[in-house]
Amino acid sequence: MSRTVLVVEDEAPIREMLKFVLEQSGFNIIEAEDYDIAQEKICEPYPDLILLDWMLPGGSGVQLAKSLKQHEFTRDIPVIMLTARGEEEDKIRGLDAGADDYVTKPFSPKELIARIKAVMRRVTPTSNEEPIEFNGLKLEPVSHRVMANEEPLDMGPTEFKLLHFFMTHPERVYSRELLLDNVWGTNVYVEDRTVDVHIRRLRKAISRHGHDAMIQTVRGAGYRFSTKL
Amino acid sequence: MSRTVLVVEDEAPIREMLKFVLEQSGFNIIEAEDYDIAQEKICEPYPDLILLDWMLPGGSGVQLAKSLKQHEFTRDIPVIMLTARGEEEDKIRGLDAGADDYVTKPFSPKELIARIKAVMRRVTPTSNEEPIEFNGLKLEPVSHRVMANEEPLDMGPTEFKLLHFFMTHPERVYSRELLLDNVWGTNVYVEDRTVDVHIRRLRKAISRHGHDAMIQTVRGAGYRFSTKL
DNA sequence: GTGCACTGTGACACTTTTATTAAAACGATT
DNA sequence: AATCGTTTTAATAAAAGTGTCACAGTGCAC
Repeated sequence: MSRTVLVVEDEAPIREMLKFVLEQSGFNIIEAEDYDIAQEKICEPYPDLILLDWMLPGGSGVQLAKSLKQHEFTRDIPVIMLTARGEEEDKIRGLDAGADDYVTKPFSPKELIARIKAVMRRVTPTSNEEPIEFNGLKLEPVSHRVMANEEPLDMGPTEFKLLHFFMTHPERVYSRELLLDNVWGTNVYVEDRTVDVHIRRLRKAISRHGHDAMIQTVRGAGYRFSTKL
Repeated sequence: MSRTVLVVEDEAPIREMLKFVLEQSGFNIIEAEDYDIAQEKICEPYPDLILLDWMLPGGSGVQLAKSLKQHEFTRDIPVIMLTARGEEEDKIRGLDAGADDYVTKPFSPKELIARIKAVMRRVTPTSNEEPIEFNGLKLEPVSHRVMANEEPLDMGPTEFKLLHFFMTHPERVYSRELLLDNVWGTNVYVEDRTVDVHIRRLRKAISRHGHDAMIQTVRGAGYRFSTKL
């Protein structure tokens, strides 16, 4: 899950430094020197977070922050403001303008990363976390656990994801490739047949009460999760 | 559920004003003019939040804030600092001293109330005072104690908070980052792996009667407190 | 029934993640 | 400043999970 951060900062060296630090931590970076460029670049790759310098030529950071919070499509992108020490007033105005957090320059890379992650966590809350159950096989996303008739089962992360996918997409055949895309993630290079092995492991893991019968092989097509025999 | 706020402010008119504003919003108010009186009054009705003026005769506000954060029983009470405009440096020191937020005088009543509520929201989930028990492992928030089958256990403060968090949020996986957010606090920047060490110490501390089995590793996801094996 | 193409399985070399330990850093106390 | 208890970091060991392969089964078409 690679996240994209838009860095809006006029001073090239600082921008470079930010880019380095953030990429080091696995973020994708889009850069913008000023208000206008930021406006342009914001639309297309749609960043997960914006790092915004308070001091910008051609339109202040606050101005940008405000305009972001106005538009529907950008309203929900979290913003972290970069302010120089001593511009305390600005911080307050920045927060008023809709910034989610601020970091004082000079900052430690560690703090920056931590704040970015914290803000992202706050903003990206719940996907579908409801437990799913079929024939006594229950998967609880919240506790990250699978139970067969109330009895907890043990399986690896990949098997869990695989089962999760199957249970959320039952009664439908998926080719090995499709499974790789959906469970492993796109652009992952693994052998098709690897799926077989994980299917095997998953079946083994849920076999105690015979739930492995729901993981069905469809010869020549792939696999299917189905409650019907 | 009426919340109590301790107002520590030396200037009577401002204190009156604060009292008025806060009571208007449904809070209970305890007043204190200075450091010493605050120290006295803090114990008994146990406020839900402290509103603390930076400028106090007989001991500065920061001093009080620090001493509050030192003592176990008052450590978890959130503090909002009141600072005069222009004391920018103080704000920073105030936050360092452990204040949860600050408000600049003069402030709008609306802003003050909003910040108080925000801070309380952040902090509240932790403040359940009922003892919790799972499988003979009992945690008593009030006495700040953990017992395994009536036998008191020994652990450090962080382990206690960690266990407290786990026991109030059982059957749920938490990533290291989430644990740091919830147990250490939002603006603390430590390595993810630090959690491992505390998990280890916590497990060790509660292992005498095998309760460590409830602290479960969920590979690739984090840790979970669960009564099920 | 035979052969062919597809799937199942166990083993293994390799990665990634977690546990454990020891040492450094920190903070409060004296 | 020295000390004690705790937290954090860093280093290393241990464990768990992964992807591939070779070969064993299976089912299907003929």
